[in-house]
Amino acid sequence: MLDARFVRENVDTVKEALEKRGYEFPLSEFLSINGKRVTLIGEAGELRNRRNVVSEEIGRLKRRKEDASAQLEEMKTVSDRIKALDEKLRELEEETKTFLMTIPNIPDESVPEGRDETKNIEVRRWGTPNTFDFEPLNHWDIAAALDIIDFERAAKITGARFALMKGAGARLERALMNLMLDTHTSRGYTEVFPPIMVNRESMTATGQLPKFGMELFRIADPEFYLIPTAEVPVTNIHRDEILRDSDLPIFYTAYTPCFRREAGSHGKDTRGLIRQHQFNKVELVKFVKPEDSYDELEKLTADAEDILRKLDLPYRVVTLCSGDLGFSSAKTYDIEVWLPGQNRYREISSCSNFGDFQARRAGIRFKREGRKGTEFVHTLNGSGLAIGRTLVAVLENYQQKDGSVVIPEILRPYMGIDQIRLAGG
RNA sequence: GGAGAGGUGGCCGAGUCGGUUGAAGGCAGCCGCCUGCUAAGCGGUUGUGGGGGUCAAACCUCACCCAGGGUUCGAAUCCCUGCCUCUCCGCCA
Repeated sequence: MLDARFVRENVDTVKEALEKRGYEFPLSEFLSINGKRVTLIGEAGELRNRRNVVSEEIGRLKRRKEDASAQLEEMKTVSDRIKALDEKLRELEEETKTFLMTIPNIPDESVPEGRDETKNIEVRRWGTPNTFDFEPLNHWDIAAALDIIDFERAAKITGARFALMKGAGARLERALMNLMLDTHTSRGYTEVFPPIMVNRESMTATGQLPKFGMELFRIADPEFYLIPTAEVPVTNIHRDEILRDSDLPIFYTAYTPCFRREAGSHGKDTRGLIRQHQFNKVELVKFVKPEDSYDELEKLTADAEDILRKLDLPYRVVTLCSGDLGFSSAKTYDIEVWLPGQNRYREISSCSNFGDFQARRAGIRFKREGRKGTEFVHTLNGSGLAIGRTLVAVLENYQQKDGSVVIPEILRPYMGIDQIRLAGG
């Protein structure tokens, strides 16, 4: 959420910045609503002041058993007027909030301008894609041959876009999870395992609601939501808190299952593990001081990349352009891993700096030692990494001519084997 | 699921039959003074958000005693609803 006063005082900047995202901000409407709101706050405040003063007087008179009927008479009308104003104010407050809640974040200056992903800018590449002396297979064909992922039975149990991991496949999923958590915790992230169902407030704080409810699985009674990413519960750890500056920065890493409706992606990635309703992910979340957030974004991205380097998987990093930016993000790097089966790079991590956007929604503030007042922290997060897609990358990059898959060096202690072989082999 | 108890400031903990309660008292913190050092002692001070005001402060004002409604001239105090915590019983892991 943007700051109402900031918007009011910097209308042109805001309008311009949002246009870069392709977002048309109905400015005059906002200003008129917000202007009315401010006027009413003043009026209601004065009336309340009057009420406080006179009520106190009534108390004094009554204690002395004197007549207070004149004051009581006056107060009746004052009270009614306060009620009427409050009613109007509540509506305007609501409108203002809805307005602000549905406005996306302002992109950072360093974000390239552009309409869509074709304007994203590659910032670096690491590793060289393997050259195979045979036609590399898709991961679902590899997995089928090895009997480690069963999509048909998963569809029977639940439906499309679910997977049943089996044997070495299930073990590989767990090995990747442990490698990621071990790596991140050794770099100063505190491991947490949060609730994976959250309430409406939490979803609103990180920006999924009110605008993107169609992406979420919802439990009707009580009203809970399955998380689409650990970003939601982990960022909400400090919702409505005032931290001390000595507490910052705070780094968390969390493994959680994630759930997404994938509404509107019918027909996309229908086969395989790439796009599932349920998938596992290890997430990185940071709470930092405003002046540090862009440095921390670089470091967070490097921490996510580190997993791919350890696995020796080729990847590239792109800066998302303004039009491709997520709703809450001020700047995002996508990390894309090389998939021989698709002969292209695919997103495996998205690392974002949200600035104070989420913190303002979530009420996450901090206080500087020896200074008055509070400031909003900056929040960041990134996948470190999406486990299913990492598993896909391992299968496709490490596949052998005989249909087996070599286990990357770093995973062998976790797997207990160095190769997944065909049943007959 | 059944029966109780409770949710007050950074923490502990008072709030009487509704009326100088933003909230006693204590602890912690901060600033002075005092002391050879430490400890003790003395005085003062210490929340958040909104609106106005200022170059910035000072300052003025409103709101906030879990949340949301209600009663009332006036509510931390009374009533309703919700959420959460705790204890006991039952049930399941």
